[in-house]
Amino acid sequence: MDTSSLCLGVLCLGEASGYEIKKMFEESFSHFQAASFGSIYPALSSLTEKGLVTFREELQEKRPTKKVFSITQEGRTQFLETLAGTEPTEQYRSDFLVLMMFAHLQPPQQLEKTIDNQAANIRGELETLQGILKNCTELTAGMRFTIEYGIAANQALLKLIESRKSALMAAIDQEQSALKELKS
Amino acid sequence: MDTSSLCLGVLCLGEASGYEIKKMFEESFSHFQAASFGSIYPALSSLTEKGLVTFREELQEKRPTKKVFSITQEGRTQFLETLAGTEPTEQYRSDFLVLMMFAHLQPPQQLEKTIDNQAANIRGELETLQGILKNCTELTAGMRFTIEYGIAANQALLKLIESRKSALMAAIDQEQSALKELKS
DNA sequence: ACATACATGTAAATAGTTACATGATTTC
DNA sequence: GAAATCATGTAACTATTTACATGTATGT
Repeated sequence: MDTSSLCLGVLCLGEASGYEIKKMFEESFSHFQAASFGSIYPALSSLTEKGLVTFREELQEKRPTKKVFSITQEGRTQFLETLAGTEPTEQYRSDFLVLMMFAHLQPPQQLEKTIDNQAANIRGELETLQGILKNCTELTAGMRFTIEYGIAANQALLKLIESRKSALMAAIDQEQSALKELKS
Repeated sequence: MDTSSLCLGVLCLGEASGYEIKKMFEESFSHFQAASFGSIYPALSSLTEKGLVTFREELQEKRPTKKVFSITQEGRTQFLETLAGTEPTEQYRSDFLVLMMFAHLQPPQQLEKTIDNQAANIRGELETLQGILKNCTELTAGMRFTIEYGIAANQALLKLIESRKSALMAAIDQEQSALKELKS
């Protein structure tokens, strides 16, 4: 889904500035969607032109003026249509798995570092998600589901890494020594 | 990781044409990397210019001439450096989870369809991955790991969907009727 | 008849990210 | 003194996908 629609979605939950939308992306969407200022600000401009959102300017002392955006009725309608018309595609891109795919070409220590690092990252993500579940009380059922989805996947992956790591390392060692013997 | 490096990686496993590289992407990488002809062919041209791969032309009866690419020593060295220098970033983009995030804005039947569809897709992916594990005997340990990784994640997600679906649907129904009462 | 597999390649269009520009305030 | 937070915005760059162009053979 493109940044424009995602902004519309966030504004369905309440008014917000571009900066705040970015923060919400990071807090609530970051494990399955991303957007940067470079795409959010232009999106909000074009949504304003189309009449799907409006904004008021909020003057602040010692801070730049804030543009607080609200979704219009047309914007709401449009977003519901987008939801109805979106086929739920999924894409997963992992350089970690590329590294594992070519494990047999790498020094074992390097590989072990990569694996341990991946496990640490997953643990971190898991803690973040569990923290959200604990601390945020007013989540809708749908939002809670997206968090649980992330937790389920990460728990399974962490378990897999922990249970398979030593066997994988041993197998790689074998493959590499077999390769060396072949050469000599 | 970019298409060029990925092509280099595939060619580390043996010589291949652009068409065959695409097929290998689909068969072995598709659950964590993607590439189309529009990026593979230009990548192979530029790799050839840089001397990282070479090709011979294989004339075929009743088929266009095939360019069979092989990796050079420099190509191999370069790919090992790429592997060493790649930080294993991961990105997951899911429109399914966006749809779940805004579940409270959608008609329950529409939502249920989305969920059932997602479950079916996961089951399909799971079967594909398990098929690879069964049928492909000569996988390296690293390759087997990437498949097991996909299986672990998908099994966990399917289990989650199956166990949480009815509760989610019920909660959404409640949220929506609460909203309607508020309006009236 | 139509889709799929085989086979290579280009060009336009897409959709972003990264880095820059600007600048006060607060926290480490 | 450096980094992070707040706040908006632009422009160049990157890397891709999609669609097109071309053509045979085989399967449905």
